[in-house]
Amino acid sequence: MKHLVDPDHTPEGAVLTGLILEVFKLNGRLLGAGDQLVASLGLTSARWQVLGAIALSGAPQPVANIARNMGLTRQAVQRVVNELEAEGFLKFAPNPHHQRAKLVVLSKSGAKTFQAAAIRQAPWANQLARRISARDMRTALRIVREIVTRLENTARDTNTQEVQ
Amino acid sequence: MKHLVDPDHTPEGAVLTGLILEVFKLNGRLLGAGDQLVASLGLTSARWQVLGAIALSGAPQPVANIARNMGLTRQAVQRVVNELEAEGFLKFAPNPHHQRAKLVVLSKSGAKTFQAAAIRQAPWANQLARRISARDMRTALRIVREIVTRLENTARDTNTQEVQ
DNA sequence: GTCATATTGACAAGATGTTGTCAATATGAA
DNA sequence: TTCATATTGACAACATCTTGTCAATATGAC
Repeated sequence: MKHLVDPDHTPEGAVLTGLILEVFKLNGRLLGAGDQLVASLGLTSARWQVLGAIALSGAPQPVANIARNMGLTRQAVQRVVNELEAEGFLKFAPNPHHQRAKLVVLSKSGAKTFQAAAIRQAPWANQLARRISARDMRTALRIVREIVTRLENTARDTNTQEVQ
Repeated sequence: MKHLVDPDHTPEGAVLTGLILEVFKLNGRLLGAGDQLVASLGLTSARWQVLGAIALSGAPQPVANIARNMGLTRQAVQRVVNELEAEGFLKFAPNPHHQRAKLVVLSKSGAKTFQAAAIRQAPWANQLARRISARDMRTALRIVREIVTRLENTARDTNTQEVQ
C-alpha cells in the first residue's frame, strides 16, 4: 500500500484536525454520561437538552426557533418535543403570531424534572472540571465557539449561493 | 413558573457546562461539513472516519480494536465496515491469532479514496483555522483530550464496579 | 487438558439525527 | 388586495449509534 503522506496542513490546520477527532469522541462520551445521569428521571441526553433549551430561553418559542438555537433540524427537535409532550413534560400554548407554530412551554412536571437534572449535573460537572485551569477551559470554550460560528457562516453562505 | 437558579457550579464547572453545550453543536456542524466535503467520493462523515482509523493505524486490526480506538461500539463500526467492504473500499484478511476476528484492510480503491478525502480536507481545515491562535487551539485540544480521558476513566470504573 | 471467563462478530430493537416532501400559514413586494 | 416566497409542522425514508442478546472462539487459572 502506498504510504499516506500528510497533505499540506498548516500548523493550525493540523491541530484543528486533531481537535475535530477529539470532539467526536467527547460528544459520544458526553451523551453516554448524560444518559446515565438523568436516566432515573425518565430523561435521556437528547430530551434533557431539549428541555434545557426550553427552560433557559427567556420566552416561550415554537419548535423551529428552539431547533435553530440548538443547531439541530426542526424535525429532530419536533420528534423529541412531541414525545416530551406525550409524557407530560411539556405543553403547547397558542401562538398569537402564528396559528400553526404553537409555543412550547414546560409543564410543572417538566420544570421540576429539569431542576432535578440540574441539581445532579452541577456536582458531576464540578468533579469533572476539578483541577483543570479555568483559564484554559475558557480558552477551549472560546475556540470551540469560534469554530462553530465559522462553520455556521460558511453553511449559510453555501445555502444562499444554492438558492440564487 | 418557579425561577430556575443556577445550582452550585464552581467557576470551572460552569465553564465546562458551557463547553459541553458548544461541543454538541460543533459535533453536528462538523458532521454536516464532512458529509459535504466527501459526498462526491461516495463517502459520509461516518465512513470517512472509519476509513481513516483503518488507514492511519499502523497494522491491520479487527473491528473491535478499531471501535475501541475510535470510542465507538463494535456494532456501530461493524455496520459501517460491512458497508465499506460491500462497496469495495475495504477487504477482510485472515487473522492468524483469531479465527472469527478477521483483519480489516484498505483495498486499493479505499486507499485512493481516503487519500482523495485527505487532499480535500487539508485546505478546508487550513481555511477554517485561519487566524486562530495555534497556541490557543493546542490548549483547546489538550482540554478536550483531558475531559475525554476523565470520562473514559469514570466509565471504566463504573463498569468494573457493576461487574464485581 | 479443562473449564470458567472474556472477546468477537452477528442480529435485532430502539434512540437520535438528517434529508426530502407536502400542505397550511405568514410575510412582503407590487 | 394579490401573489410569489418563506416558514412551519407533519410525515416518511434513511444514516448513525446504542443496548441487549447469542453463539463461536480465545484466554487464563487450575
